[in-house]
Amino acid sequence: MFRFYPNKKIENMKRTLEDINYQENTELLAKFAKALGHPTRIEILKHLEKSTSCFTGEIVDVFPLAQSTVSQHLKELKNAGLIKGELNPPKVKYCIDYENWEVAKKLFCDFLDVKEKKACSL
Amino acid sequence: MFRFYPNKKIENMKRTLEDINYQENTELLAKFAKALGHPTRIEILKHLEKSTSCFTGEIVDVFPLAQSTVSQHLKELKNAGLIKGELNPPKVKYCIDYENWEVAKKLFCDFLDVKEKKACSL
DNA sequence: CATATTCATCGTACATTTGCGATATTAATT
DNA sequence: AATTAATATCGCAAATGTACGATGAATATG
Repeated sequence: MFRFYPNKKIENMKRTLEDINYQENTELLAKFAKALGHPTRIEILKHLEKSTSCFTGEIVDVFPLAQSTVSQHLKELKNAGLIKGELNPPKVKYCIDYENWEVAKKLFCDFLDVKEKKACSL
Repeated sequence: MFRFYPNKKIENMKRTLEDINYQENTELLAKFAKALGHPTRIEILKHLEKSTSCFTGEIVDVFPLAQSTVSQHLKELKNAGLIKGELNPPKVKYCIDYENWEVAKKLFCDFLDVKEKKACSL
């Protein structure tokens, strides 16, 4: 909900992210985008798109990064809901979470697909 | 270019982002996604989508954020190529950069639109 | 010329992210 | 019970991000 603050000066204005009421879906879209905002995570997802599913180890071998680093990227993708992991001890098999993937796709497409090209003066 | 590192141990492995050779377009996609990875920036863009173009001041008034903070978000969107600004002293008029917007749209759509849903065991 | 307006940039504080090695965890295997 | 294997998590360091107020720059106005 866009609120307007024409005469700001809202008590020193110290605020954190949580204080702002964003439009519906804005935070979800930002969350997905943030998870995609690192090239390693993009390539992890590309790899999973090609491979159906992967054990962590296979993904680790693809990148010149420490195992702990890759594991952390996987964690962030999982937290964003873009992948899921199945315990398969001692391995873990990851694959894309297609349910949330569809949600992300819809959000991005709706957002990016500006209906009519506004005549932009620039 | 996916390279494989089956027996890691690449000399202490200290590296920065720049050292890795990512697949084509991966870095560009990540750059766009990173710029979209903050709810305020999403809403700035939504606002510009609705408004054709805006002076900085109009955008500032929409958020309970300091003018300098909004200005910084605008800078990041500009650096990512998603918006452009026209000097109109003492004002600056911003609008979406539709040329790059199309590039971003194509990248996101290609990336998100997994051709065949892989049978994911999870 | 002085002032006001609009915006960007600087400096600062704090939080988050990214990377690593080391350690903990979990369950098969000896 | 001890060992091995595959991962996750911890702790740390460095870099980056987010926010603010203050200041600077550029132009229009009095």
